[in-house]
Amino acid sequence: MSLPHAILTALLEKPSSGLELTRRFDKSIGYFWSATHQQIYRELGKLEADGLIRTLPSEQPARGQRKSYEVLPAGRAELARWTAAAQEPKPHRDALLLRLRAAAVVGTAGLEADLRRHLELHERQLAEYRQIERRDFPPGRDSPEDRLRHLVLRAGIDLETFWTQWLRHALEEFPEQPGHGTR
Amino acid sequence: MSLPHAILTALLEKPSSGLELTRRFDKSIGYFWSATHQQIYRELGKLEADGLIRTLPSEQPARGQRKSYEVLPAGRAELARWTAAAQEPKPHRDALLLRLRAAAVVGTAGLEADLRRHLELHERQLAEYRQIERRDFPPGRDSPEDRLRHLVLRAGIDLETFWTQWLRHALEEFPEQPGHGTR
DNA sequence: GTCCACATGTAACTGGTTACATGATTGG
DNA sequence: CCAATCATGTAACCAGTTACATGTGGAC
Repeated sequence: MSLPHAILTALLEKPSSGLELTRRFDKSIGYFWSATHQQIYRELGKLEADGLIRTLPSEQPARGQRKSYEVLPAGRAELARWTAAAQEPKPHRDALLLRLRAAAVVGTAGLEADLRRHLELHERQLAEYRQIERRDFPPGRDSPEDRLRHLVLRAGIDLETFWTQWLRHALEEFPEQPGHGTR
Repeated sequence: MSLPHAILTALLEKPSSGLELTRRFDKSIGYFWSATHQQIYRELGKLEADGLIRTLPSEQPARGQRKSYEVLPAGRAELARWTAAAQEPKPHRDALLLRLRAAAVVGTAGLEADLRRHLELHERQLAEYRQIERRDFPPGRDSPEDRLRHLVLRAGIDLETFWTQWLRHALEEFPEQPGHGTR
């Protein structure tokens, strides 16, 4: 039950069309709640039917024609309600940890290459986060809203930092392969 | 496509019935790949149909009657294949970070209590992990398999450590509420 | 006028969740 | 024999994924 609220948040930050939302989900909000354009269009339809958002009056609604939405008061109220409501944390699912556990039983053959690849992906993501931090949160002048958003970004940075360190540590468990290069 | 492999790993560690698996998924493997008993029974059926596992010959198969499974060579081979295969990391989804982001728009009213609750849950999980570490991985004598399993547990410990620290940091953003007590 | 990028949408499928049903075994 | 518990299973549903379909407008 989180995708509609992710969309409401994005629309409150700036009224948008479905495709614009899709693009914005590829950054920013999508870093911790990703969604494809199919999901977004489906959800926009539901939100409109529920009276939480509406198309901007100036737009003509037609297929293939751009259609922008804005949040109605009922939508903002629902988002505030959801934000404050107690929620159980979802159980984690991490395939990489599972694979390490499986490797303890069937052996580590072939695993190292993919660990290195994951390390690289996390390093790239970390670099991207740090760049966003430099760009959007220069030191010394955060508004209260910016401080919350910065906090969220810090979570992303710290998580990626953890993964890069953990993967480097994990790779030390692997015997050096002659001919494979060991960075 | 990970649940069947989680089950294969668990069954290789020890042949079990559906309910035993369910219980073991509440600890150990379930910490990073949770599953309910309905999922597990469904998946056991599929794995058996695919010839990756079989019921222990000594068991009589009947409803309400306990039925234990063991992994067949084809199952072990499939697990080894999957472990070594390259896999894309799944996009993250974290409702708590989303809520913080929403709070930047609609305000933080009511959020603090649930953050404290989450902090407590993570602290409890961290304590549990540390206890498992003391119990299962006493310093100085890890076999190669144990070192991999220990590595996985360390990931859990470090992740919970991150979350407790981050949540404490996040709570500093909230104004002190008279009458609510500030720990 | 044709092709391509933009934009919105439908349909089928998969994996996970929730609620419920049924049989076997054991303690009182 | 009855209730509680153990154990296996069915069914309906929901969220997310993948593949595909359709319409619009501008570049050439």
